[in-house]
Amino acid sequence: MASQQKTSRKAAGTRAAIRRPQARAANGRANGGDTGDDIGLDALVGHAGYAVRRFQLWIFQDFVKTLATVDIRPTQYSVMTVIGANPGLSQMAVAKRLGIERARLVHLLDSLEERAFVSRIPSATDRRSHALHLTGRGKTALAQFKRLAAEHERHVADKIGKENRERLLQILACFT
Amino acid sequence: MASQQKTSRKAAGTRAAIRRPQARAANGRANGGDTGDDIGLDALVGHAGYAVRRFQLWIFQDFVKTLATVDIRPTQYSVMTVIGANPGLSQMAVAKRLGIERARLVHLLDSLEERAFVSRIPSATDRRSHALHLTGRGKTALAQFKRLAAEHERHVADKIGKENRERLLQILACFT
DNA sequence: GAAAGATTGTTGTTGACGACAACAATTGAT
DNA sequence: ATCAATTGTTGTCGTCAACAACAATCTTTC
Repeated sequence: MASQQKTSRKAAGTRAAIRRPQARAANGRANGGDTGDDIGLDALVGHAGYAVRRFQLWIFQDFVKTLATVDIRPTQYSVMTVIGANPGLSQMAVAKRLGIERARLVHLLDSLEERAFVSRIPSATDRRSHALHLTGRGKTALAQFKRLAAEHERHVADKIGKENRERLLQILACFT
Repeated sequence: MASQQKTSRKAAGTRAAIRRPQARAANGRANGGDTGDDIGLDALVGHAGYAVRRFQLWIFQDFVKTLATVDIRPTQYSVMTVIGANPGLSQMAVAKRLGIERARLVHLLDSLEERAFVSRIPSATDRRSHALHLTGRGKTALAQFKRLAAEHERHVADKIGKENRERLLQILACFT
């Protein structure tokens, strides 16, 4: 598997002096490759997926940073929010609503239950399923999380603009 | 670590019939937890991160599906696009431009080099770095990838609307 | 009412991905 | 000449999506 490539650095006995033809970007600007910035992307701009990926990365990092003091990640926050708004929901229902695998939700609930934010109560009507509830501690914690999340949301507004954020939410409303 | 919870299913000798108080959603609608759909999210709507996450998931899945015949993932496509538009770039420059770790780029380039799409040419000016180029095969392949990516982009436009897509790209232009 | 099929929670594996730490080779600065 | 910084590489760790299997349980069907 490309071993001759991977070990090229260490097995580089004779390093041929291949001329680099002073690569000129397709957008017409020269790029020495040193700064790493101001490099043309060409076809990459205009791809929604690329912009969304970069934005999602930024927004998640800010969320994690803003909620670092309470050690809550975006997925955990979404789970607690849905349970808080719809107590008694089953794990399947939460997973389907949030678009996460039920296998993944198991671990998420494990960690939230360890911290006594959520409790799995056996359902009376269906002995397979659990009715998910927030504990008292979970409710007060979620209230604080929401305040911090609102602060994070202000960071987003500061980054892309208040009205652009509103527009974004409106455009992507069909995915929530 | 919550072992009493994890093994509750199997070690459930006596299952207490705990009453589920017919959970009523905060939005006022009852939710049996069976459908899993039409569940209130409350505070979750209005969170940009959540909408963006769901959208990013959808868009990546469609990208992978649309480019399944050529077995190219979004990150691979972005790497080839940048190299194609800026031949001779170093790995550091590409990594910095795309916002991916240089450690990660190593594996990406390994796979692309195995398939003879990209070649690492030793730089003449800096014997530490590699000048990245598309091979002939890589160039023709990228042309096909771009056609498929354009088809994927049409899927996006069909999903959120042509003008909304334009607006989205404009809003998130600061992240590209 | 019993058998067959579907559902729910769980465990496990796989792979992509971001983050971080170390390292050798090399370059640049002092 | 010496020390710090850079580049590619290797490795580990944790998150996450996707998938497959399984036991317990519910639902359907005969």
